[in-house]
Amino acid sequence: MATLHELSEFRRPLPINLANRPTASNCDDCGARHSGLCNALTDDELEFLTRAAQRVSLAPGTVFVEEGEKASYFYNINQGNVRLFKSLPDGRRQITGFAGPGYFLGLAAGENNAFSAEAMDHVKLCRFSRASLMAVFEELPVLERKLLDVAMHELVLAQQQMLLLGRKTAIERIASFLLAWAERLEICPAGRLPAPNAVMKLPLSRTDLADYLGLTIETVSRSLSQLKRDGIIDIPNIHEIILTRPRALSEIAEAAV
Amino acid sequence: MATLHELSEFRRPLPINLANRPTASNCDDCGARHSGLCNALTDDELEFLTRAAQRVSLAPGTVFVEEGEKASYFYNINQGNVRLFKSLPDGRRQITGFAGPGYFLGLAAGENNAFSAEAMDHVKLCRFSRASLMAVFEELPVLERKLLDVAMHELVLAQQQMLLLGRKTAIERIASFLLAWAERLEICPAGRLPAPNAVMKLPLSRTDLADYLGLTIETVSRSLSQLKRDGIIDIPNIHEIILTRPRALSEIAEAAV
DNA sequence: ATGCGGCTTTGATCCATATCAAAAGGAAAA
DNA sequence: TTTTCCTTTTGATATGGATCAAAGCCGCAT
Repeated sequence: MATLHELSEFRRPLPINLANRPTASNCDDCGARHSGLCNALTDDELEFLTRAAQRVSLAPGTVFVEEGEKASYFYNINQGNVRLFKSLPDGRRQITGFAGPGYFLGLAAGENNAFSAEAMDHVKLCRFSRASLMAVFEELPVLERKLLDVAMHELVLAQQQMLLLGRKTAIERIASFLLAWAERLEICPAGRLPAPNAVMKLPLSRTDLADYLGLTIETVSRSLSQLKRDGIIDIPNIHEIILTRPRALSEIAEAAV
Repeated sequence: MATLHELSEFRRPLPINLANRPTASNCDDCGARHSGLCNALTDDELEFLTRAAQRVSLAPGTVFVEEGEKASYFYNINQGNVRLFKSLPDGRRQITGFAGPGYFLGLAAGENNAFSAEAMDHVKLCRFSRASLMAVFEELPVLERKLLDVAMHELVLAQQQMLLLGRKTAIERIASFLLAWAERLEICPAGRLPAPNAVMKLPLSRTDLADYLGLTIETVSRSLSQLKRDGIIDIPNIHEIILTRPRALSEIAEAAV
């Protein structure tokens, strides 16, 4: 069974916020007061939801959702990062997204999963059987609304990514990605630019980056090098980027005329 | 105000079907008994929903959803076809989907619309203000479930498209598209192949096709010509395709090894 | 019928990115 | 420290699809 702490956040960056529960109690696990879904629920409701979840711990590299398999579960990530992807028989891979702590996952599925999911590092998550979560909806309609919000936000991101994959050049893809990643890390509010010289962790291999952006690792590397040469970013080490001139980055990303 | 007929179908091809209303009355407009959402509702509920919708008629070429504008409405298409797309300032365009009769539209939006929508021919649709539809949820939770199903199905399609745009070759994109279009036209059930020599209407310009598949019109034309040369399809006229050998098409689309 | 204009196809060439190859880090083991 | 192995960067070359150009096709108005 899962704890309040583990359920506390159903994906932070949502387009529509639910009202906070005014007198939320502090978390049994960590003492903090959690934002997100839980604050919209009563204690009884929370208890109800908690019973529907199993806690799971995954080693790095574990593929815990398999494309094409029967879609049996939803997941809420508490710790670690997950790669979502689709593959072709000859090994080509398209990463469709990355999910970190607070992300809710499993919506892109009908009868069967449309994607695979793999732990990038040590991952802890809450697992809900689809049937039990659907049953919970009867008691907690607010949860269904929350899921709809999550799905709608996913759709916005998916359409952005289609524009990127279908119509942007390599350097535009890299620039777009860096800015989107900054938003994701909450280095800046959605739709705003980060401050000049903002520092950003980027815990992805070049291979992941390439498979997410529809490029090869060589092109990713070359594009990053070019942005560095042009003084728009700096790369102190492989997993860190300094956004020296975010404005310039944004002009490239949006193909400003 | 909209009629039962106009509301009768909230997008046909759904991954999860709602139970039919056993004793659905026939449609006031057309006399037929409609499948889809309406059959899951009582007459009172239907009446309630009907009041929340305005009927709208659009001339070909009308852009009735503008990317970046405040997202105020959802739409349910009754007649005609719609292009959904995103653009870059220099005119590059990525079509993210096509919506025909029965399609529900407007989910890919947070505060603002993530896409634009344009009537491809004469379109009739029902328009719901977001606020009023949200209000309807209180009375008709089944509607919210339905919308979640629609959104989940959209996500499945979006991920398929990301794989196509990020990792498939031109000819694979064309082959994938033709099979997906056949499913959409219900020439074959989802996940199955059409019968050999199935005939298919394709009411899209090469430009639309190119902007949907992330290619140029020349490449679209060349790829279609090649499939024709190889005896896999036939093209009796611009807006009609014969799927001579669907199995071969599928092997190309899925990059079978 | 004839001619015009827009779409589509086909051909020739170019170029952005992939592919192939090798050198340069950088972390962990010996 | 040195070696090994793996990832990343950089360089050289190839190529799939874009771009540029022209010819075909077809509907429509005259």
